[in-house]
Amino acid sequence: MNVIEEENVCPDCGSTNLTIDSGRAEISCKRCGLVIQESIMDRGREWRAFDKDQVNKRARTGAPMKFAISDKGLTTDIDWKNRDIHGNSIPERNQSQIYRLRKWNKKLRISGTGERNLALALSELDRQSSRLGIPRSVREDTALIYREAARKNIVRGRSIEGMVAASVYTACRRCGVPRTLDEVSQASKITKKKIGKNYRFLARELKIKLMPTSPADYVPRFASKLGLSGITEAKAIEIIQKLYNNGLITGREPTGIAAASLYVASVLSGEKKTQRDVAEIAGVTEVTIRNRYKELSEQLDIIV
DNA sequence: AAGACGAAAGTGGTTGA
DNA sequence: TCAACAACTTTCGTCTT
Repeated sequence: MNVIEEENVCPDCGSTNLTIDSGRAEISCKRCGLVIQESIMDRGREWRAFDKDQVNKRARTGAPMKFAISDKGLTTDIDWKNRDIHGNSIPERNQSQIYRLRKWNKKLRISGTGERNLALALSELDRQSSRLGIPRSVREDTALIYREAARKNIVRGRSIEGMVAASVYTACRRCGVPRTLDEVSQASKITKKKIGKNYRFLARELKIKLMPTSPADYVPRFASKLGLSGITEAKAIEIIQKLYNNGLITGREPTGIAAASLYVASVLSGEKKTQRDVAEIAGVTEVTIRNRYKELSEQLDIIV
């Protein structure tokens, strides 16, 4: 991997804690999950000119095998790299993409409802994950889940959008960067109920076992949206850890706990945010924050 | 005026018979 | 299948800064 590492700063949250994933060819922010640069391997295209013997070899075609492309990225000539990094994908482009995939499929005589379904699903996945700001690695995981579901023939009879949404939700949780049902619902226009149902179905059929989401997993994302410092973030996680030790986690909504911890942490560190701001970002009400906060201060004798 | 607080009634999901 | 239940939301009035 011949990548020049520049001093990068995440444009979203300002964190310098970036991670390079050479296997998946992306640079993303460890803090908020924003993908700063995709397909970094493709920048090495000058290698080919350097070594002309290898130009025609598949091994030198550059891009890693991707599950999020319907033929795994090995044969298509569709230019994915021109897509807006923020996913403001242009409908016409998507349509032509599907059209071209179909054409290919016909040509290669591998056409079938399965492939077409997959092509539709993957463009839907692209749309949804762009809106949610999901790192490419998690998109790949989503695609993996969806493929598995398709392979087991459990997609039939369910809406593609619904299954994609459930796959997104599942992948995010599995990768430790959970999105709430609310957020996925907003990005997909599928009701929470349906996503939840599909998720349970997926988990059962694909034997995906997931622990309940930890409030701490939500903290980095919420903190960055609120513009809180890493110190506050760490403080919030510390509080959550204490709550765990006191058994105050079970039965509560993780987002509520994350919100209350962040609120308290913000007050303690002098970067105070209002309950309303925190509540809005976390997708809970102020009342919930107050309730958690009350329990929290009683049990942990944190005086604010 | 804005934020914090808390009471009371309503809502949707889980649980156990 | 249904009722009880806990967590959470909505709404609203009051207090504090």
